[in-house]
Amino acid sequence: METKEQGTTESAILNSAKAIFEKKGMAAARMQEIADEAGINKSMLHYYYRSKQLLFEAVFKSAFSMLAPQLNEIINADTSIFEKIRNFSSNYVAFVLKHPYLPNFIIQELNRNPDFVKKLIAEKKFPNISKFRQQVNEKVEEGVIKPIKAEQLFINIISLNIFPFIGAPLLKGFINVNDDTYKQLMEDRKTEIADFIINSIKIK
Amino acid sequence: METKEQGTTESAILNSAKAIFEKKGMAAARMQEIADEAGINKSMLHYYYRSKQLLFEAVFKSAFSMLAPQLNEIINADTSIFEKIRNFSSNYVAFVLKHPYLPNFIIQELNRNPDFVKKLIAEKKFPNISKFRQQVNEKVEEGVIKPIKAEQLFINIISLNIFPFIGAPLLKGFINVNDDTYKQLMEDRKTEIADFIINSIKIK
DNA sequence: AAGTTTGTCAACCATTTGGTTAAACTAAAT
DNA sequence: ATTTAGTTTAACCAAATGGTTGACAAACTT
Repeated sequence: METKEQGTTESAILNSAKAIFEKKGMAAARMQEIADEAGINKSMLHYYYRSKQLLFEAVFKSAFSMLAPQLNEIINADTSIFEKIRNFSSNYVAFVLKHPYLPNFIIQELNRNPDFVKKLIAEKKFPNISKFRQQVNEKVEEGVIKPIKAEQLFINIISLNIFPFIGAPLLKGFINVNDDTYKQLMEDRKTEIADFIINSIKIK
Repeated sequence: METKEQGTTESAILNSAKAIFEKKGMAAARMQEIADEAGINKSMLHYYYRSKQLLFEAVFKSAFSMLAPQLNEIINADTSIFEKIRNFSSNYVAFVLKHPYLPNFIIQELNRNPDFVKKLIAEKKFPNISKFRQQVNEKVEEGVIKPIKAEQLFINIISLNIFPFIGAPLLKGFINVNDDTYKQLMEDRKTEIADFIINSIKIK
């Protein structure tokens, strides 16, 4: 046997599966296509992952656990609210620019299969916002930021960060720009988003 | 023959197809399931729409043309910027609360098949934001709103309106609320979104 | 060296799926 | 009453798809 160099085949499968699943989604992905992409026989997929479903779940969990840490940052970091928003927006946008299919993939499959959410929560993969909520309420009372529900602020932050990637085809159509120009808009958003949010909530 | 009463069967097919396609997406949708939902034989689908692809396109176009008018409102209405934002957010959220699967469906299929965008643009189904852009630039110069690129403002408006629906499963998990509570959050957003945006850009 | 375990592949299988066909049925038009 | 055109169905079909099997090879174990 190939002396388990570092699990070449198994990781090759996972990488190919990631690429295909993220681009096409669970339903449209084909096992043969994943095998081809990995340059191996279709049987190997089943040898290492038993079924399409299990292979998919491996991919999904791996993808999700790339995003979770990012989200934890805004929730549980030990910095001011404004700093959190700045850091998160800058980091998140940079991250997704490198993994453009990730957010759409996760959102999509979560919509397709709501039970996944319960599973992930059960596995404690899900951060929750109670700490963030507390911090927001505090700052509202202190008169540092305008009155806003922590939930709404959280939704706004996430929306402004994630949607421009998921809705890229639509937005490109509306504002009528090519891929490069759109990418530049995303680069600008690394700071643009935080400015926009802070402008809205900060009391001068 | 049925004197084309109002195309009972044909419209039943379209409705069922809408339901199934919007819930599952093109790839996961099954012709048999659509037929079952419509309470008819599978052959009828092909009789009226020839193929899955054509049936899908009929559904997609119908869905998209329900959204386009809403978007035109913010772009081409003859009102102040602030009013546009208020109207759009209130109308759009109300609309999507009635059609919860629509945005996800459209975004999804647009990502899966970017050529659709070109097709839609060619068919002039796509509004473009040149008028909105002009209005924003004007108001920035007049000192009514803070300096911001029209494109970024547009992206922000759309993101804040659409994402909370597309990302509902994820957001529900993060903020840890049940469906009813989340729906109430969405209701609140009818005014919350506009306030948030206007707070950010308005010069007092 | 013999035997065991692990990895790989080509061929195969059962099921699902989109799509077709030909016949039966319906109701208006002649 | 018969024709005619649209509508509906059951039975089929070919292709695609996820998954299995058995042979075989390449280490590792003893």
